[in-house]
Amino acid sequence: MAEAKQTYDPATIEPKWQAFWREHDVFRARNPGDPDFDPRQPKFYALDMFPYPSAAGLHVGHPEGYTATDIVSRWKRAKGCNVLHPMGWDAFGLPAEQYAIQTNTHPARTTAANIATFRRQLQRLGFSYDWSREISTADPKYFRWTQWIWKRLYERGLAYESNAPVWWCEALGTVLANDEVVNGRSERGDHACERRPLRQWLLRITDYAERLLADLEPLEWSESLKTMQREWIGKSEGAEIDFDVLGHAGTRLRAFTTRPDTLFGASFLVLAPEHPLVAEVTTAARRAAVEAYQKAAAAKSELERTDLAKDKTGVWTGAMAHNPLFAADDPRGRIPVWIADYVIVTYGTGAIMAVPAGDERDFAFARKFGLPIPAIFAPATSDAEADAAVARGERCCTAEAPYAAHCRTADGTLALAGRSLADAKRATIAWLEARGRGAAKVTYRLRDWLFSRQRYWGEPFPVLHTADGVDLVPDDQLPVELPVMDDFRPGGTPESPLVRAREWVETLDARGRPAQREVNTMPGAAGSSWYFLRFCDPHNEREFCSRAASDYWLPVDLYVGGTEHAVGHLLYSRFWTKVLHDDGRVGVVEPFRKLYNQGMIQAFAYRDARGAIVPMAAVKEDGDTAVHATTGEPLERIVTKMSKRYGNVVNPDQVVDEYGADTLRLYEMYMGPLADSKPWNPKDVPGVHRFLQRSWRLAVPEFPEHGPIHAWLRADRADEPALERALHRTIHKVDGDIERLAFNTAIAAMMIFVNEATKAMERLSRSQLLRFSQLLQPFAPHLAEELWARLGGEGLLARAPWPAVDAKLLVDDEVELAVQVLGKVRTRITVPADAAQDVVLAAARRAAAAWLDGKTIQKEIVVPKKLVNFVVR
RNA sequence: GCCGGAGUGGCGGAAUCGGCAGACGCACAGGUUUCAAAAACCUGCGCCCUCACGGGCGUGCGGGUUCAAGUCCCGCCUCCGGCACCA
Repeated sequence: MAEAKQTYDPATIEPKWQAFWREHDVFRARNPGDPDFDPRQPKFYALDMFPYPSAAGLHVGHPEGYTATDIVSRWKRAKGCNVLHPMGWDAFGLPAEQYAIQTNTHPARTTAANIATFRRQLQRLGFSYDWSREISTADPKYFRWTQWIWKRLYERGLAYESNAPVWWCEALGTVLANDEVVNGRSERGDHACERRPLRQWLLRITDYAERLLADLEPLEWSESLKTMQREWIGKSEGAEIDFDVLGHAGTRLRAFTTRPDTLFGASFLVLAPEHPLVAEVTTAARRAAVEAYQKAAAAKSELERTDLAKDKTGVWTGAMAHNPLFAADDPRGRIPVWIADYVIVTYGTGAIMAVPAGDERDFAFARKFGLPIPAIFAPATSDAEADAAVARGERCCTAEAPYAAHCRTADGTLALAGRSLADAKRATIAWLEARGRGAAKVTYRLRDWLFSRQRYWGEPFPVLHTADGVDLVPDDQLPVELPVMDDFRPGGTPESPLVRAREWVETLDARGRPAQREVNTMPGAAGSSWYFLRFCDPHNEREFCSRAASDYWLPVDLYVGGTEHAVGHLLYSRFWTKVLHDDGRVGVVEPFRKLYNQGMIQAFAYRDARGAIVPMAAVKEDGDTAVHATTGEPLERIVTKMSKRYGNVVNPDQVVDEYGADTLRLYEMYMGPLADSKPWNPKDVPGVHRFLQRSWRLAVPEFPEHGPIHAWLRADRADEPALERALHRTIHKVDGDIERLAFNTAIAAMMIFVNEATKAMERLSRSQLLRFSQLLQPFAPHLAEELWARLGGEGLLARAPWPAVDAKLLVDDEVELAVQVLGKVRTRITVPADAAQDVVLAAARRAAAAWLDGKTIQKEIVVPKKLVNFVVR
């Protein structure tokens, strides 16, 4: 044994090609105006949801979407596109700050270290990112423009200050985010928390609700995602109706309803406990009860008020109101005014007209408190018993139903009997409008975006507070950088730790007068709401992104990421894009043309008889079964998410160390459809690795003395026809599969080709292997590049065009058909591909004679190139 | 409760427009090679009956449409995701 074998060794070839690509600037995207820009090329913008660089490093979930976009990017380049495929860091945020508090290190330092780890890990995977466009949201050169965009929002009247409630935890001395509070107690330490109003910045995203809804329609997003956004925006059409409060001349309560047609059945009003008119209308006798109820409601979170509190609660204010449909002296028109926490102050007008006969919630409330349930429907369905109950006011009816005869005003100007639901709504609104008692109204569930945090590690607002009010920092003085602090712990008040940076806070305005800097910082979603724009023009020091660059690159052609951003990030980015469009700074109104959600990569875990998950360290696996390592108890295998606690987290670095980046990429794509959640199975990884080894061996001899490639590949030879057909079929299949993001089946097709080629290895030509390398390149770029180089391919494979398909080679001369009798496959025939129908039938009859014997053929069905079916009796 | 998505061999999955269910990979079994092992290569592999030939059953469950259903329709069950007193 003299020399080492030339086996497939990713540890050697992967770093080699990564360095080569970097040194030759292979993946640099050209902007219009750049020296090598080619205007004839179509553009393609492939974007990943950029990661938050956590201390834990890259997770195998990250490279799933990243590999998908990388495959598409490399394929689009091969197809002649100018591809923008960038990567960056969503670097501001709470975890870095928490970590900083625990370890007493500055978040800027930990963030920089985490970014370095993420970058190193990503670069090991051979992604074709244009690293010259790398950005970080925490970089002053970046957040300068986040602040600048915020100023445009402010100037357009879309940013405002308001007192909004925040979670304050006395014991921890800090403000907490919604997801840090569970049932009114802090997640950390389980301390009591309360809602406190605090001055906050908000963005008027509600002004864009209708456009955010309407512009969703043409986007290539999954229906489920569009539905989630639609429901989040929550458009409802209805009416606002004014009710006079008896004994309070001039005070009217305005209620929003989607069912103005049920106004005849309104038997009480309900205000949210926080409604501003509660104090005014409450009578002296009821004041104590009302205030006690308000206090109790304030202590509850919104979750408790909705999810947990199914049982209706409420108190009467002592006030009476008047239903405008009835005459002043009609007792039916006198209705009590209650407060109850099932009415939410931030939705609609914070007040409802309660119609127990037509609304389940109002019905339950009326039943509980003995309030009247005036019947308004006379239904006639197949369920006579239910109909009678509705007519008696003993049952609630939310479906469309005929109106009772008494649904009419005394003067007959409004009568609903005989009208459809839509018609009755229209008629009621028209009647109210004519009398100045109400109007049609559209309401959205979407609320304004709470756009400030009482935290250190975020973008400072470019805002000064002076004696005259809010003053903006001039554009030429941006960015407003964070002060250097060595203690950013919460300070025992709900305010941001920035208040302690006295020298930073106390400053002068443009005219030299004393001013205080805004101490709130922007939320994590600020920087991520426009990063796709900065990628188009990342080094521009005069603009956030030149109009020429965004006009060229936008919209993003393919955006891949997890569903967790279905409403937040995607809605905010759409909003900012529209605002920048309205400001004339961006051409498009929608940033992401096609969006695809990858599934979650899960892992196996083992559960004992009690259902508790046993950490992997205590599990002994043996083939198909597993037992507890110490007790020997048999365990059940389940699929769940990866978690440190279960010890089932897969580290991509380890996979790369053992098998190489190409194997990791390939396995992640081979596991199953991109959109599905699927478990990581370590036993399956060697399968795709073997495929890469087999591909390698098609070109490279085992022993170096036989040269860098097999002898038969060095001579120019004609392509073997069967292999040539197989190759063309594979190219065609892989091409179509990448287009529809079906990477798992594309890989299967390449495996089939390699299996066939292995069996006829010495008949394979150099040209065929070169073209196979081109196919493999998007998936396993390092191996493919190495094969290409060894085979003497021209230039770099990363820049080579996609191989051509000859349509003539996709069709076979002969085809095999299934022959069915009564739908069951009985036998098969082989016929020329272009055989006439009667020839096929004759052959099929002959082949199926045994099953047709003694039967009468009633029908013969021929599906060309598929099957023949005889229907017999 | 409402709205999505899914359910296919021992496992991950394939079947793109109603046309041969189980491609491809894993696991498993047998074989070749080897002093041996690993690796590699070859063969088999849905379930049941059968020495075999062959046959029956089979895509969560129950019905239906069709020459033909994993795919379409109706009614259920289970799992996953989202929303949840939004008037």
